[in-house]
Amino acid sequence: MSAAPSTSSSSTSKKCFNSDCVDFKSRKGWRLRSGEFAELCDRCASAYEEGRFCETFHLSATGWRCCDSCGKRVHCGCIVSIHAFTLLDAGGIECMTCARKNIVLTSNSAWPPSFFYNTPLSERFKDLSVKSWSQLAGSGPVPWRQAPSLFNSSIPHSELHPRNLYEIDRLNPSERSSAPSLEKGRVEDFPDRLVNGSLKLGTRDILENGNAGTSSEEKPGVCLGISQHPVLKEDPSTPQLGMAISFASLNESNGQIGGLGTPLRQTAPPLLAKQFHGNLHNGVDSSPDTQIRIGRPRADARGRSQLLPRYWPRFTDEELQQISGNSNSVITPLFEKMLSASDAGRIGRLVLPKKCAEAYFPPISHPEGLPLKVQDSKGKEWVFQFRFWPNNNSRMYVLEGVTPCIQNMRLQAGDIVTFSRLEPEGKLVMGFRKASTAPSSDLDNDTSKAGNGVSTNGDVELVDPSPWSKVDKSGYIAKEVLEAKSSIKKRKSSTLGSKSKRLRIENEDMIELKLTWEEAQRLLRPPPDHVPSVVMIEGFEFEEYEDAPILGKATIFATDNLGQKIQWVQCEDCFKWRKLPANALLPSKWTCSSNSWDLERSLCSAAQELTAEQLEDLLPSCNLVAASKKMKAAKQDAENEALEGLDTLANLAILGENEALPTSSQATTKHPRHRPGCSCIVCIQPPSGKGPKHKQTCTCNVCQTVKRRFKTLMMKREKKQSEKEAETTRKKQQETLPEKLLDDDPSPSTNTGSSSPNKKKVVSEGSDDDPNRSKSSTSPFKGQIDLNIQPEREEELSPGSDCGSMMKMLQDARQQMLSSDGDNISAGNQLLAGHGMGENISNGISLGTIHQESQKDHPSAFSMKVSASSPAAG
DNA sequence: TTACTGCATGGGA
DNA sequence: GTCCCATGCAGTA
Repeated sequence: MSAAPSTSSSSTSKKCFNSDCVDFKSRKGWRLRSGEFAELCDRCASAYEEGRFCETFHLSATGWRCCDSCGKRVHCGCIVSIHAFTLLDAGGIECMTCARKNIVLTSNSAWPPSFFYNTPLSERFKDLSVKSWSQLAGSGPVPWRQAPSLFNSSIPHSELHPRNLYEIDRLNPSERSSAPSLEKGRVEDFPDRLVNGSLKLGTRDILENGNAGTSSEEKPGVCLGISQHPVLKEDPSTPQLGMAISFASLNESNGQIGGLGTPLRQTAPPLLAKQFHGNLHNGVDSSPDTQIRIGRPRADARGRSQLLPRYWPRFTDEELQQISGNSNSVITPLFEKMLSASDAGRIGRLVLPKKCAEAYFPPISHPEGLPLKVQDSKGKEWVFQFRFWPNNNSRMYVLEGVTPCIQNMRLQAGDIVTFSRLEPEGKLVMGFRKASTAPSSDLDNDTSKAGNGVSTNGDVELVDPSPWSKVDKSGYIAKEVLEAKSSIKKRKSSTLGSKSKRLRIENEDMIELKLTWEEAQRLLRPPPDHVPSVVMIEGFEFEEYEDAPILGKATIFATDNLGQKIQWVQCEDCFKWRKLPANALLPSKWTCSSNSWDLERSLCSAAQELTAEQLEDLLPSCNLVAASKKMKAAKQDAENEALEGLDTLANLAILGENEALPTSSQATTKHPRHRPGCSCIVCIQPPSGKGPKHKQTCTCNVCQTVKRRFKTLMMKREKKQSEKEAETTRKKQQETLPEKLLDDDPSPSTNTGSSSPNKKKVVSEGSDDDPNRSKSSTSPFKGQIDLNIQPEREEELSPGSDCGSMMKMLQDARQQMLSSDGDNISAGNQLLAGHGMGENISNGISLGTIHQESQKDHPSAFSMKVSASSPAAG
């Protein structure tokens, strides 16, 4: 207090900022409210760095108190020493040394975060002199750093020191000088302060209680520090950002210290040897759901996420320990990112999420950026070039020169790099998480949730909240505590974000796993006599069973003429359907010989009790038929991609039965290949196989989306195909006129109707007697309709694969199969199932099977399919 | 020819 | 419609 002369004079004077000193300034000390640093002489700077500044210059000042633990005198009345102590819940203070010790000993991860964040802050505020506060809050814009820091019990003393705070400061002084220190500090540290629970809440509390001039203009949204960075960058004269955040917090929290409404607890340990700043912000989040969030970065304050969830740091205990080593360093998880192919490639450029880069990395005003020193988890230091490219009036941040590091870590696409900061060193630490290290179950979960970015993470959090929910609840976790828990916690690898679709699709393991998961879902049954509880998730009902589901044979549940519940099961060998009691639990592979309920039909030679019509009626209400069909199909074609074609058929069938669809082409979304997490009609079926069914007349969002999607797909396909056909025809006319004359095609019509002569040609090609042909690997769709058709692949489609012809062909196929024997009935019913419930048909029907079986007699029925798989037809 | 650099593109959120 | 970002690609060394 007394040591600091006016801020304005410090910037111009050559004298040490310390008014009690007459030496010339040469080094930087604490950050001033202006955002600049107090420039000190060597002696004062050393004293400051060593924590002796107050002892040296403030001995006669007020505010000296004794540590309640060790009795050491601590100055509590100036900004210089603000991080040298912490306020105790029961009153009194503790020096940071004792605070660290005690927090380690007493930390209780079960404590809600507010216990940690708020109490000491409010008390600290009370402990602050009115003068100090009024100076801060009442003197206009409060620098982002100083004001919050006043109430931050968790920030080590040395953090104020720029050299320790940020490696970048010394890495590139020119960069620093090019931008106001305030800007740099703001950008770099602002998120810390912003989300650091103690900071924010404390400030908020102070502001409110202290009438510190809350600005009505400062809406909550203004508080999103990270996003503000670019703006501020261009307007360094707005240093009140830090306060804006605080004010925003104040507004939102309605002044309650415990944002969660948790009563203050007077036992809050103020500091831990290891802190998870990434979670600290949760402690001040007034939203009720804050505590279940996991690993959110500080920058993502108060639920208005600025960082996408896929960038939220999700460190495991092991990772944190690995990063911190044996030191007592405080780890501040910043963000993480899954390496893309580009990132991991030889090009050596790691694309940084923009908001992460702007939040946690130094501000750069020039594309060249600056070198950034990063330490890996082994302690090895790397220097990357942190820069950006102008991109659409925005920026694209990259770390260049990461190849050696990535190679050193043996990282590849799909692995995750993590960025954190070590306090008080201020070092950026780059860790990694190998994708392959994730347990398969985790992967399963992850993949199953990875449909889209945000929800994905949220889902994952719910799946296994234990590690991080505890972190969140405590806000701080002692290293020892973490070690104790490490044996039972294995953090899930970060989910494959929505931006990693390519990566995910290319990852064969993941796909394989996904399919396994899907298959398992289809075979899951509720435990007998268990009534599910139905939960609504995003408008869809899901059944939950307390007991583990049963993995069994796919059957069709129905009610017989007597009103008794029965189930139909298909024999593995003969594919005939047998009626069994509803409560019969069947092995995954069931044959007639296992039919102990109906001995007359315990042989495959026995006639099927179910007629084709009956089966047709049954199938729409069944979601497991496809599984059995798939088993059958698996005997002939083991290609997993069959599922995708099934989905297509499902949608196709749905559409075919809904002729009253709107004709307008509506916006649609490419089908995401039924990645886990997909909410499409195929994927939302409850594992039990029961639950809501999507009738063909269903108008739910999912069904409509499916229909729209298909319609749009078909329209696009038709359009493109027409264009292609027209072009092809033109070329043929011009180049191969004689050949053209030999063709049956009477006209180069662009009409792609089912009567297209081209289609006939295709049919003749596709009706090859060779059954293997239908599943030829040369076929892009493997004899299936691919709902996920990509525009660039559409040209591979047959000219006859337009919507109308497809409908007709499907209907033909349906009729054909219905009139066929058991096998084809099965297949046909699979198809029919889709009319009423697309997800059913998707569950394992083998188009390859249908194809080859049905083509023998009715090749036309599948001409579309063939054409779709015959590039030569184009 | 290869590697690097910087920007453009386009899919997806 | 905007923004992000993974990746493509042309220009350059």
